[in-house]
Amino acid sequence: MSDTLTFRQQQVLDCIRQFISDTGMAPTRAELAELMGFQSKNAASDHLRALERKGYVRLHNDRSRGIQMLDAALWPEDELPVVGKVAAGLPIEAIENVERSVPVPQGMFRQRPTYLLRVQGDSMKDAGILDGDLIAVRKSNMARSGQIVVARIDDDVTVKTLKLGNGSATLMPANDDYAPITVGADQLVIEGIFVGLIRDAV
Amino acid sequence: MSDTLTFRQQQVLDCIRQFISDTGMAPTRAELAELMGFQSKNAASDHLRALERKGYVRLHNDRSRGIQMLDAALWPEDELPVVGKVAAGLPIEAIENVERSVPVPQGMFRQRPTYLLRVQGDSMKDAGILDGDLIAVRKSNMARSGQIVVARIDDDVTVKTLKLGNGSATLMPANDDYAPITVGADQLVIEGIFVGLIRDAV
DNA sequence: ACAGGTACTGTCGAAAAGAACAGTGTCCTT
DNA sequence: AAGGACACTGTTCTTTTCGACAGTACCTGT
Repeated sequence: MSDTLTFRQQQVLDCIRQFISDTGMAPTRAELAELMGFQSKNAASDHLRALERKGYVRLHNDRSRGIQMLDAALWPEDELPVVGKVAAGLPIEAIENVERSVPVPQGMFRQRPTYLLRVQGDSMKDAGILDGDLIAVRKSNMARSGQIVVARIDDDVTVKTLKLGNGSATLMPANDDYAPITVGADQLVIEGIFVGLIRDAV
Repeated sequence: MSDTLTFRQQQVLDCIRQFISDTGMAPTRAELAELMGFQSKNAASDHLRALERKGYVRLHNDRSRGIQMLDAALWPEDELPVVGKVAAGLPIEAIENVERSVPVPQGMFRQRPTYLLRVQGDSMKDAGILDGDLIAVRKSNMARSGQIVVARIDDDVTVKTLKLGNGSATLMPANDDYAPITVGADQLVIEGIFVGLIRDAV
């Protein structure tokens, strides 16, 4: 499945998707030709056969408007690993840490996350990040002051708001019961940046 | 929209939904008749006209398979409507309220949500629900005490924790700046139950 | 040079599908 | 008892739609 499409084929596929979204039905050969600017409906027919051969659509024989979009043509999904308890000494995304994986559609978050991390503890509760939440993290080793980051200090992975001073970095919790942690900027390893959150209420 | 359907009309509507879900296209009059066990395709035609009159489907004239599902009922399996500002007097999922739609994979939340609602205000911030968050809501007109619900009071839609007393209901905010609202249990319309949350950090 | 894929135009007949008309019977309300 | 909505059967006619055939042109790899 999912051979690569030519430019024209991709346009045709987008056109079909748009048509279905607007009208609730698939276009006929003639309508597709009209939309794409073809003079002949057979051009549309040829494209459809190509799309079928490559596994993007299914054509129902002798059925009018029998163009069925298949998964490959629908929302391309990324399976992202869910990282649970992070074992000391291992990279955060090491297989040992992966709890399971969850399909996360592209476009759900404006910044594409690299992995999901299960939050432990309520040190960020005032920022709306609760114990057990999944946070979407984009892997990055740099961050700007004010961003919520996933950071590692001495093999401990924490989620905090980053404040950068001159030569030092402070990890600010969002909970009065916790104290800020200040370390030299060189002792801090940024693992990623918080780009979104998923909570599953029971 | 949404006149009440007769039993038979409801069956026809479900049948169409099923067919579209299976084949990606709407049934013809003949196919619908066959599925429903009608001897005549005109029976199907009549039902379709009734469904159109009541606002459940749109029939595209002289187009084969030109049955377009209108109700929020037909959002593709994993694509959920995002409800933004709710207009007074309209059902919460009315098309007028839909901002856009977002693909939400099955299994992302343990309870399958019906729609997503964009949160306005921070009255639930201590429950980790912030202004601008998308909450996943399962449509339901009943809820248990202690659940976070989407409720409607006098055309206002709010998200609060529900506390049920004897004969009365209290909507508890999770923010000290807001006061609980107590109403008679009969004045309260439960729209749905909070089943999850999606936040897109920028 | 030539085969093979892609990207079209143009035409035609046959099958699929919609629409309209003419009925029948059952409920329910007035 | 009469009228109207509902739920069908059965038929005919017209339009829509598909699919197949015939042909042109432009690339690309061999």
